Amino acid sequence: MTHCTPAQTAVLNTLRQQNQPISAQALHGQMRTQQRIGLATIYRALDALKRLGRVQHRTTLAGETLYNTVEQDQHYLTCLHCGQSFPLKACPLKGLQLQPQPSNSFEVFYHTLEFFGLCQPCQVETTPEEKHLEV
Amino acid sequence: MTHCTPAQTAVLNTLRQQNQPISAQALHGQMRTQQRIGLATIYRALDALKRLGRVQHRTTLAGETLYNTVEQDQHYLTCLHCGQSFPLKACPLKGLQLQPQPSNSFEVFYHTLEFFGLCQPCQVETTPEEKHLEV
DNA sequence: TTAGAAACGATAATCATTATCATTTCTGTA
DNA sequence: TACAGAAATGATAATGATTATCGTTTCTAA
Repeated sequence: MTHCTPAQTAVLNTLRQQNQPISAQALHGQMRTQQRIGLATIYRALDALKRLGRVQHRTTLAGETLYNTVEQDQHYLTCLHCGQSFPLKACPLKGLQLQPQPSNSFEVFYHTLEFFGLCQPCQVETTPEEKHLEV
Repeated sequence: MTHCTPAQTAVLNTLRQQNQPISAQALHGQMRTQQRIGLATIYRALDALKRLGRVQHRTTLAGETLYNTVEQDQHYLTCLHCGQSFPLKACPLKGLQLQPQPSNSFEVFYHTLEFFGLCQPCQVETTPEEKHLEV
């Protein structure tokens, strides 16, 4: 049975302990208090875990890249005005029968889903004119 | 009626002409053949258009950031092994009644959806041991 | 027309990520 | 058990995408 490197295991376990997606740098900051580990190793491990389908990443509106395990997978509502993300309680796709696709032999491990729009407070702040633009 | 800046309009129109998501730099390379425009302006316009809900972006497995208009919105199957992305012909969420959410007053403009896994050729190349890991 | 604001282009600065390289650890074999 | 080659690691240099700065130009409204 193929197994992960020690660094990959450590990164995955640390990710599991988070209750929110976390950046690579924050992960490093947290892990280095427990053990001697280089930032490059974190990036290498994250990349490997991504390709293994164990870890996923997301880029926030502000451009920050955040990682979490696929088990912790959540979907979000993200407000385009204030940038806040609100996790969904359930996946709208759950139990949904997917239509046959171009490559219907594609083996799906997980998916990401994010809704963009305006949260309640920002709907109030945003005037109608700002919403519908002439281009 | 609020309107976009000339640069925003130009960026949006150039994006519309693409038949694939494109990087900021490639966009700049393409636009500067037609007009005098700085790279910083491209980034400024993309950021503004994102916040206006007109443009979305996606980070590939390889880490490249690609932009497209929301009208051109597509969903993808992405292979974790070879990194290729295959656009879906239709959105599985289409016509789906969304369950009420924590903030059910959230106003949704658009959403992104991406499936990750293995494409047919890579399923063959990838041995079973590689798929299920001991951690 | 004209002052102030907004947008712009050029480019310097920043900073997340990747590449490099010397060292350490692992693996399998004699 | 000893050892050679491979893989993994940490430190850090290099890269490159993005952002900040700033002087100039264009727009807006009085």
